[in-house]
Amino acid sequence: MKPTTLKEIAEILGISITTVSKALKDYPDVSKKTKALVKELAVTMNYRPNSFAVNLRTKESKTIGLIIPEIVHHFFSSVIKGIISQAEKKGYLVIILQSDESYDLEKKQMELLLNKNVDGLLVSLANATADFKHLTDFMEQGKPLVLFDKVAKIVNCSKIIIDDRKAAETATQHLIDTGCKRIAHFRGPLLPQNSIDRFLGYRKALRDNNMEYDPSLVYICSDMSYEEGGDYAAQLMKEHPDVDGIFINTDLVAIGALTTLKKMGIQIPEQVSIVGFSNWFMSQAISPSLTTIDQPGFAMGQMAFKRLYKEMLAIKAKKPVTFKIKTLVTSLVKRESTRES
Amino acid sequence: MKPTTLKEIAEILGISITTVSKALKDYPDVSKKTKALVKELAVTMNYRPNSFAVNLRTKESKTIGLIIPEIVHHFFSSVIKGIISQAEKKGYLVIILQSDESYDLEKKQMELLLNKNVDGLLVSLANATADFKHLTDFMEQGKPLVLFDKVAKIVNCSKIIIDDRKAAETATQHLIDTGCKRIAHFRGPLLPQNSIDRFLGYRKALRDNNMEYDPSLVYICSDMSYEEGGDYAAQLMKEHPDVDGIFINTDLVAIGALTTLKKMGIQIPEQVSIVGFSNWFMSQAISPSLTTIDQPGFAMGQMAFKRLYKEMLAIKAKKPVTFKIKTLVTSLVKRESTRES
DNA sequence: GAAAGTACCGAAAACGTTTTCGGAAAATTG
DNA sequence: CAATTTTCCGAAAACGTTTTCGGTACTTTC
Repeated sequence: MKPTTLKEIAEILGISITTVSKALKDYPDVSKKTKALVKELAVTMNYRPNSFAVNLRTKESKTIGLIIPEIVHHFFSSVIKGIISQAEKKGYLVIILQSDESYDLEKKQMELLLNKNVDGLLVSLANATADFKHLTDFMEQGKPLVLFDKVAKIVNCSKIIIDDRKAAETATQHLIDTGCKRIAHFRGPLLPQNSIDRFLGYRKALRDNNMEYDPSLVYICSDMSYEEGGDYAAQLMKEHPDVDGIFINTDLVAIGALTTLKKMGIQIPEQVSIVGFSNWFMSQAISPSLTTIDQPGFAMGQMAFKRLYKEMLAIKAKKPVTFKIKTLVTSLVKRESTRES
Repeated sequence: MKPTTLKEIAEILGISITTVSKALKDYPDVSKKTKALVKELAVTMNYRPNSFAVNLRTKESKTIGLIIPEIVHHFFSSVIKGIISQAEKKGYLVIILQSDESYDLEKKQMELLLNKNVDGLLVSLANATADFKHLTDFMEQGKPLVLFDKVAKIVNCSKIIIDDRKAAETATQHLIDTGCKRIAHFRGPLLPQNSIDRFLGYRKALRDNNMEYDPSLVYICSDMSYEEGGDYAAQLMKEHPDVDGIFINTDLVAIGALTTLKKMGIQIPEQVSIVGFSNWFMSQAISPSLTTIDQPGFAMGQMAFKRLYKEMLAIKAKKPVTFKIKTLVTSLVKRESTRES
């Protein structure tokens, strides 16, 4: 019941704690004989180092924090999986907290993680986050921070992102290439960089093709829900019956829109084409299946940890850390919700 | 950069470390004056207790472990969210590890968590787990373990489950009530209790309605994937064209089957009715929408932590812990993949 | 056979906190 | 004013580990 300590092993063997500790860690100044003795007794007594004491001594927790806006989400759960798989390989464990898209919560969660003495932090920003002092504060503690997916350009740290603007441009261009003449956009909230970038990509594609950019065709989603997609789709058809294509910020909203349009008897993609964003699992199972942008969540999680790990090593070795911005490639996945080109 | 310690505060104020510590924790034997002084300096110096030292002293990590078979899964991510939300309220953080349905990995992850000195453990068993020594070993360390969703009847600990058997019976009965005469079942792997129970519920419903139980109508899924659902659906139609209803172990497989059947030109629910299990988000968005059993993941996560918390408190207070088995209610969600009754 | 080197071991400090216990000073009591 | 109580503070131990620094004892070298 009580865990074994170095002291107990030392007493049984009649040697010092120091020697036991060194034997277990294969120090060169311990004889093979005592090493063997110690190691054997350690396994029979089921010795495991007290992590609290090790942490205190080494000032490391071998733990990192992860803050994401929402756990129940295909993209983010893929990211989580990527992070955990990579972290485990390097002997790190991951503590996950959720910001619920709230700035205050995000700040509070960071405080918690700081108190827990995590060795590093991975964050995807909340939609509501417009102030970044909590991020710089964290870095001032001498601990690395890596932002991913929803990042702040202004914050000086490493980032793992996709080129949202270019991806959105590709998505919109695909609508244009398949014959759409009047294209609407359901965008995300105003603050987050990626919803801004996706909007900019949409607008750029229109302009590059000499198509009129009409602000009344842009609908701003607030909670990015399935229901919201349906509501805006209905509203759009009422206000702009001439629309024949929609580029939608995220698959969940797109599927809501698609479902509602189908119920309204609108032919997809013949009357209205739809392109989503993210390529959740669901978009291939829906009917018609959804053309979308593939966003590599698992790889993003892996990259984010790898980058954090490098910076943790650098800090430990007291070397200067350089910040890197890694952009992952996305791809257009053509399916049934858009026409053949 | 260097964090403030009690010692530093003590030296500046010219008092002892003891008094500083006690002042911050509002011990009654410290004067109001010194308390105020200490607290003020603590905030201006941005003092935060070194968690490593606190852990070592109190022998608590205020952290729990969570092991699940797969993170990228609607049900499990809901559970995670429920656990984290509840844990945070009580000041606990959660470390998540994944077993990938492998027994060896599950065991290894438990070892890791044990080494990290988590205060308690929440586990949903891997499909491959047939031996439970690692679970009892963990409990012998004097730390509480709560099993949820995929549990082992034989292990003596608290469990949060649903009545899989009854739910499956309800699902099958619904197929019968809506006129199905020959009902197939796509079951999960052989080992896990819940896939056994769902199978038993299916069989019981048939027997109670004097319908023949035909083992050749039961297909065993191994990886429970979307593709597997499609493959078995095609195979089923070839081998048993007379089947007019399928009860499927989980929504993902059900949606695979449903999609394939649709492509084969089979009318759902007119020719073949389908009932799934879990009620992921997706099942309402698909067309036809999927009749399924609602499995309350978020609530299950909350309950699991609450139970674990109670046992952690009991152990801390050196009181005897009693094990409880809590069964959450499920409900049949009728949608378009089954006929009107 | 003395000097130098090597192999092995342990004392002790340190990490930062919590908590027990005793004691000094001040306030209260009769 | 002596005796008692109350108020406030601090010394010290403890949690279990890691690592530096010396110090023996033994071996090698010329």
